Amino acid sequence: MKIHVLIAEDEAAVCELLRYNLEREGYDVSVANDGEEALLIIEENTPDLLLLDWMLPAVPGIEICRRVRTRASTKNLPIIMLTARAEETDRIRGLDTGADDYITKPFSTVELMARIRAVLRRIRPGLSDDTIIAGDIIMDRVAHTVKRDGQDLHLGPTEYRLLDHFMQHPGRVFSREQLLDAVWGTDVYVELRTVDVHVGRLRKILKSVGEDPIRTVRSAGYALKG
Amino acid sequence: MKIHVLIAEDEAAVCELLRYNLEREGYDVSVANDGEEALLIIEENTPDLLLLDWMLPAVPGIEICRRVRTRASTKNLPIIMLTARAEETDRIRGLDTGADDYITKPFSTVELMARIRAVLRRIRPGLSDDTIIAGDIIMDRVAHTVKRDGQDLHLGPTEYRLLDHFMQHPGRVFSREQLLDAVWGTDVYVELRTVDVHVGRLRKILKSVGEDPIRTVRSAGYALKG
DNA sequence: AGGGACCTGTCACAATAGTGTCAATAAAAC
DNA sequence: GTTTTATTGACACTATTGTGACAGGTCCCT
Repeated sequence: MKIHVLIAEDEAAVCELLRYNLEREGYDVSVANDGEEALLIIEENTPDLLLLDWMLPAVPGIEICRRVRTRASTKNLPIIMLTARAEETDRIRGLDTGADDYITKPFSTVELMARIRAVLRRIRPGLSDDTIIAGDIIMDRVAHTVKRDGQDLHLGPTEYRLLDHFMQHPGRVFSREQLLDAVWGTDVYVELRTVDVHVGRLRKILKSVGEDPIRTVRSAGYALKG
Repeated sequence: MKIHVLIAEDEAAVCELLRYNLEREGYDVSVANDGEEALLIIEENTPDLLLLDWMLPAVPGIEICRRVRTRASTKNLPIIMLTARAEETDRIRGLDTGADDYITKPFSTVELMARIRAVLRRIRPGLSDDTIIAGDIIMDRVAHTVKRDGQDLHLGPTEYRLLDHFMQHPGRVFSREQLLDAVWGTDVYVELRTVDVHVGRLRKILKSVGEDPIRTVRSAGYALKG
């Protein structure tokens, strides 16, 4: 899944410049032309990074910054402020309001890209580590949630671990023995057939939203469809 | 406990200036005059923040940065680079090496202090946020007051800290052990199940106004609904 | 010092959610 | 069509979590 960057900026020329460069580096880009629009987008489809103009129609940048920081759900959303004014008091106010970084217009795109990388690196040190995605299934290992097609699914502990294991090695076939070792632990004694039952339960939950994503390999085991 | 800042800088004048300003803002300050000393101090008494000169005798700043990032124990130690060179390529190299922020000499102490606050705010959330909002729950950390749907709620001290911790990391699941460490402190011995009781008490109060905002994750712990 | 109002940590028991097995049934292989 | 292998629903059982009661504690007020 691509990293989603929201540009909140009213000058069309700057927007286009940013969009061009960001998309070239593989980011997913949204644009808001004024403060209200920005807040709306943040609420609906929270980006991974916010490039925020200080002077923004409708709601000024600094106010957006404040509001974003107050809400628990966006508290850690990284913000880079853009501004035409290079005055120090602005910089300080921006930083103290909760911006993570600051850059003054006109800016070098190379430097901005470096700053974006730096900010993203420290905010999400291991994006791939705590969120696994396989097809339309998203597993958040920090929040312990599983979503499919945007819908929250409720798995029991064993089903959760089972799916986790499958998602770590998508496409790979595991024998019942292997699954017992990996999901139940090496020192537990349970029937081999118990695996079938749990795969069945997992399937049932997963199928409540879409197609069956698990493949049965006769006389070998199971695998997540790669 | 005061926040511990290590200054790794060889110019005595700069050191003194920094020390003076930092101590005035209530930080605990150590100074290293060269790279080796800096590494030693980091090893022995890991600071909460590192102010690192780019040009440092014995071991250059960039090398220290690299080493700090390599060690698991200091991987997340925030680093602010200080440099005399304002060239863009240096800035970019510094940021890409893993520094969290960057400031060029001569710098304004006011701005540096703001950057320090910004960096620390990211690492230790809630140092300066006076209000947090999660859904319809509003927590005023200055007045120590919690409102839900406009209604004042009365929480005991433990419930307050518990909710505070949940709101700092919305959606994230915490084990009972983690909650004990974070809310009760690492050196207290209380039963794990005591957490359940307090979560229960917190829930009861919160539910007096609306839906239960806490999620029980069987065999894992609890989380605030993100 | 005494009395209350409040908080705390524990326990025991109740309420749930999740687990493993089995047997009947279905599906695939030969 | 027979044999092998997988799916599924039922069910007893286990593990985990929720909760009311209670016995101190602490702090404040008188």
